[in-house]
Amino acid sequence: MAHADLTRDIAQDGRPYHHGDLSRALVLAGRRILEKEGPAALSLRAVAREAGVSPAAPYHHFKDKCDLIAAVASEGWQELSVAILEARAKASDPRHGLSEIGVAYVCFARQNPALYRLMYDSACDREDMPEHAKDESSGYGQVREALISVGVDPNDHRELRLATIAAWCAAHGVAEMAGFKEFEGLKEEMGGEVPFIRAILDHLGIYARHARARHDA
Amino acid sequence: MAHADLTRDIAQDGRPYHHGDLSRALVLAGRRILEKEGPAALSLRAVAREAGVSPAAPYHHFKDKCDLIAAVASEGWQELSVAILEARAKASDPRHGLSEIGVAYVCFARQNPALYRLMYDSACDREDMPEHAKDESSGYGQVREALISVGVDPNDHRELRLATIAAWCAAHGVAEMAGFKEFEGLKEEMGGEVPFIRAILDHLGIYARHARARHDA
DNA sequence: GCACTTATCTGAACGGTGTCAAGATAATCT
DNA sequence: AGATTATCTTGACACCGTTCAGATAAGTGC
Repeated sequence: MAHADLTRDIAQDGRPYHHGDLSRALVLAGRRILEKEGPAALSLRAVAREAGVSPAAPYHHFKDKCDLIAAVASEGWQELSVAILEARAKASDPRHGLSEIGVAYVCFARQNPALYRLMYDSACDREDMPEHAKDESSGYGQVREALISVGVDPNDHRELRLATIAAWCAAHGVAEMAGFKEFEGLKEEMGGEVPFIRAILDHLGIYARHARARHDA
Repeated sequence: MAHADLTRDIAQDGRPYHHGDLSRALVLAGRRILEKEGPAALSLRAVAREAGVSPAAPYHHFKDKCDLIAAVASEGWQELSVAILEARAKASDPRHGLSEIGVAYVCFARQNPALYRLMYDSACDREDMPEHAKDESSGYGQVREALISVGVDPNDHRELRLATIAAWCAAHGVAEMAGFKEFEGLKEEMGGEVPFIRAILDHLGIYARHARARHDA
């Protein structure tokens, strides 16, 4: 029978008859396409093609195209929170924690612009923040902790919440706008993109403000 | 002949035989779809349908689908700069100009979320800011002026540029994040969305910083 | 007035997309 | 081994952006 040969050919590719873990393979393929061909090329069919599978196969693992890209985005959020964790750990003085988080956030977004866009899009429609927004190791939780260690009263819940949101807004704004080509001249003047990012974040001055409030007290 | 009747029917619709100003009609149709059906429904064909015209007709007025939505976006930018102008005029004390601009910016984005997204998207790929970024009446120019009237040295070009960009980043970040559903509870606590927006912008504290710097001097 | 050119619109077509239902195939369970 | 379940393929549908040949109207020179 024909399918026997086909089966063997597939097996020779190292790919089991039912492909093993297609779900994971699809997410990886999606990310590869995103990086190499841009967000416009990220179609369900293209992902299936990249994973070497028929266009209908993904529907056994994801409800939707949306569902698939949400999975890609989710991976992105996890990586981002790792990057933030590392950046914060690297800052010796905890008072620098906040700005280091900000720089790490923006740098991640700038290094994976298409992915970051996807992440934001997928977060828009959700009820809650990118799923891990609650626990301590999440980005949100880390910002909150950094704010506390910089002088925000942990018992003033509203203030803490507002400050955290504000910091997040600042990072998001810079992350998306830093890519504008019009800024390239200024970036060069300042010796690269990172100093530029740092300067902008510094202007937004969350760290400065709270450090001052603490100093005044 | 059949086409004679058709011509008359069309003329009875008040639509001239060659539709008069399709270019404008398409932009309006696009915006209507965007508001009523969301960005996913904004297809070239849908726009043509809404304007009562064949799917190929838009190609005589716009190079691309991109070109059409860029026109929609451009209208949005003009309206936004008008909104900013009004907000700034309304602020009696020029020292409040900056925060009023910020609130107006975010409110516009919140009232036209899909349009704002379109505007941002169309700005991403361009070399320069949304075309009118240079002249004084543009949003960028108005922010710069407001910064000067709040104490930034007009001769320190880099500082002025950085501060303007920072303000813009803050507004953009808040504009996009303010829509997250997770903030609804906090918004209600604070008596509506505008106080919430104001509080966040205040935390980003550009106005506060420069007002202080000026006060210290 | 009339021919001619030009701008504008239609119709049909192409390849690509998301999605689904029906059927084939492989893994799993009893 | 036989039945069940999970997984994948095939083929189809409607929609999309885009193009091209042809129809129609507007404008232009005589």
